[in-house]
Amino acid sequence: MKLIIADDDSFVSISLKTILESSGTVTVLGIGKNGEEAIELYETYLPDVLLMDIRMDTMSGLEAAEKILKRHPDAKILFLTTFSDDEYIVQALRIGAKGYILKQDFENLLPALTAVTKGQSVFGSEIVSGLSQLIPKANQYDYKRHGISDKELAIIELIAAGLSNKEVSEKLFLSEGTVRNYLSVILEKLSLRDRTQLAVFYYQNQ
Amino acid sequence: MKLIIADDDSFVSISLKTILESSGTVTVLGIGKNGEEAIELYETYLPDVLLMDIRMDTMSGLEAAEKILKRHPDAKILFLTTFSDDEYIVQALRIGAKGYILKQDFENLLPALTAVTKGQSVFGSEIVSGLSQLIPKANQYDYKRHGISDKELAIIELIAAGLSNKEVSEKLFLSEGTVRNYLSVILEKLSLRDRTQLAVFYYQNQ
DNA sequence: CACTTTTAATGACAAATGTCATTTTTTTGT
DNA sequence: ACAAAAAAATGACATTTGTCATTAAAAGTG
Repeated sequence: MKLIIADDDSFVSISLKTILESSGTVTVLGIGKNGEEAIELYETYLPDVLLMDIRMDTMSGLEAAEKILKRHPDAKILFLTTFSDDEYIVQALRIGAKGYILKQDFENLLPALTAVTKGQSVFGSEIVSGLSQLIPKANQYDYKRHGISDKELAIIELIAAGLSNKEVSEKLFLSEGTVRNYLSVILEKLSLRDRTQLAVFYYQNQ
Repeated sequence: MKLIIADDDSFVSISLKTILESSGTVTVLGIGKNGEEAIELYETYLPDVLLMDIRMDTMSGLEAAEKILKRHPDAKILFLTTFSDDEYIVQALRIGAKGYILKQDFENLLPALTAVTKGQSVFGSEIVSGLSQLIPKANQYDYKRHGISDKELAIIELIAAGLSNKEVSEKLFLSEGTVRNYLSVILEKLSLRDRTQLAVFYYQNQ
């Protein structure tokens, strides 16, 4: 398995090289200290996997990964990071990175690398649990099952579009007072306090 | 590495057992045909990894996984599935599964299993690319580029969480009047009419 | 038909909201 | 230290909002 390592801390790179090569199945073809070097090394050696730090001087790992994947969409890039940073994880996923592993986990790096060469994606467990929280609940709130009528739902949708009571009443051919009464009942049913909380609820459960 | 396999298609289970055991590093301790059997086998053998189909008769893999993880929070459960199904992936992640791999990838299963025993999570690449699309883009709207200050943004976020002016003022150690003034300016800047429209704007541009 | 339920409307009220002009306080630059 | 600028507060005001008790009309049910 041929590797390139890129990390601005050369102690990390060297340690990784030593550990990984001691297994006998890995060859580290090159070591870079920033994004530019990573790109250059990748182009030169076309390794099986590029092991790269996210944060580096001059050019970040993310930028480098983006550029490499543009020219080599099948590139297998595995990010190494000191602690899990939500922002970066998501960006890394979007770009098309094959993994995101904490540096502390270096003892477990080898199986991860193997899995990546086989076309799979590997993440530290802590990272995945954080990730799942970022995904909005796919299960839409079932208003009908919670005693919300069709008319009430219509009002909810208009309020969640930002309309005032007056505007809702005009849209639905009701009096403003009636709309207020409806809203009052809706808020009671959903245990909310005001129309803004209703809008928030609507979008958070969408 | 000790395994339990659970799949309602026994042809699949047997094939997997054969393939995996031929490597010499894996022992399949038991084969189940549904969720109940998977739970029972897990409790009996406490395997390193439970390899399980998502869809099974009587009790689904998800249900079984949830029950097992309740009693064994460190259980390593890897889901096998025929096609990537967004709903299930997210649920599986939330529950705490360690992976989600397509059955077609059976040749690549072994490194995945190894990585999982080392405490990592493994996903088929197709699955991850689908997953990243489920995550909403963080702050698509760049408030700062539209003349919204840090303090204003803080207020926007609290209002978008459903807080009243009073509550916002307490959170930010400002007077209620000041919060009102800030809000008034924010609404002007974003051409909105009231706090509800602000919340709507916030979520629609998230 | 008489009845109940549902749906819609009123009016009264307190509270929250949004706007504005103005003042006070704090921060900043020189 | 001083003036200018920015941040925070005040007070007054009209409007909107949410709650509640009550009434009126319509629709459904026996």
